Amino acid sequence: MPASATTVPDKRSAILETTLDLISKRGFHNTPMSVIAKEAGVSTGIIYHYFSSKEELILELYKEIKYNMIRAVLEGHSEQAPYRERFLLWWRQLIRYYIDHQKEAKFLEQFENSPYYDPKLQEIFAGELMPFIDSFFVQGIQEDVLKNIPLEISAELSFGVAMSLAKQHIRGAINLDDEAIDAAANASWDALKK
Amino acid sequence: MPASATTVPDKRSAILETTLDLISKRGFHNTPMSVIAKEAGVSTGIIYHYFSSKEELILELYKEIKYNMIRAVLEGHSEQAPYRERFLLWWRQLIRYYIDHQKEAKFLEQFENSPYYDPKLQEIFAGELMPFIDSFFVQGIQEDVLKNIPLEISAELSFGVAMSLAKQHIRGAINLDDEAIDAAANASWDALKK
DNA sequence: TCCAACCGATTGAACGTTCATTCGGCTTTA
DNA sequence: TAAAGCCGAATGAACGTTCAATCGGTTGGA
Repeated sequence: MPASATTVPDKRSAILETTLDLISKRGFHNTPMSVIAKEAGVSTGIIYHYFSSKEELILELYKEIKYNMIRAVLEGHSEQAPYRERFLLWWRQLIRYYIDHQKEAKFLEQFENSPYYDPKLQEIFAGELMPFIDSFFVQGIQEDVLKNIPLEISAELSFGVAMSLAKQHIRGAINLDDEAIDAAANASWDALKK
Repeated sequence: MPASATTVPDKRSAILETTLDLISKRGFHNTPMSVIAKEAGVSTGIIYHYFSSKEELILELYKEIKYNMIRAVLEGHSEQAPYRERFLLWWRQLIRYYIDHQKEAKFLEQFENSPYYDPKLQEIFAGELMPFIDSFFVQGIQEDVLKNIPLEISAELSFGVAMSLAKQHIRGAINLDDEAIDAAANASWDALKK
């Protein structure tokens, strides 16, 4: 949506924003370049001035969104607080991000199930988030507050669940109020705690 | 001699099998009708003799696979056993199905994130499985062995986790041996139990 | 026993549509 | 005036679908 495109001559941003908007709303199939151009108020040609291909345009968007998400989730995370508190904070921060950024969440889900998605990307970004998650779980095991089970299983039972619940909330399949989020976070903790 | 249709090489089945094979292996993008035809050893035209469109062909496959999955998961489920045993059996049955039917699992995942997927289908099949799951959880709550939290959250913490882990196993992201499956099933139980 | 009529199965070239991408030229800016 | 920004019609490839033609087997009448 070209909100302030009239004063700011930044077509590149307009293209990126419109792409996010359209893909989160209509999916990948159904957002051809021609529609992106029309909706962003630019020509199809100019898109290729800023991006070498549709794939690059979408990759650019993906990286930006994913990076912001990781930053938001890691933010405000204190090493000092008791372990359980840290866990619950982290859990809520993750689910909050998704619920507060539905457009981005939808885009991520679309992208990660699209032909553009290369598993190599998974590694790049997992590589940024996983060390934190892993060391967090390892610490919990060493402190003897967490079950000693494979880290991937712990990750699925905690953050995997948070993400799935957020996606269902966004789809409208369920409704997560604060009480429900709390119940889920605590149940998730029960799964991991020794 | 009864109807000899059984012995005749059935092109319809060949088309369905090939479609499952190709889509699970190469994804939806990348399996045009022409390739299905070539791989199944038939002409493109004949596909339209048996199926009115690509969409119908794929829908047919989806229904068949989904139905078989539900049947397999509900199978051997005894009402008599202690609650916890029933839970763990069910959990394992679900993860087993996915791990033992990787082609089908991949197809389901592809399909449910494709343009062909209509949320109405979700309802149709959820309608077949959910009453069992729901009543199972409701019973647990009444017997005071399960936490009284929204059913969707319980479902996500149990069967959602099982499915996600199975998918990761199939992708090769993790390796689920019997020990790991056991650990995960028990942790999942801890999340739900009161 | 033969053959002609008939019919569903099958073929694959051709069609029409949808896209991503290109290109030749126009406009603004420095 | 040169360069950068910009336009949108044109291009060509990919794809789902159609259709006229052929094949192969079955039936029934002589």
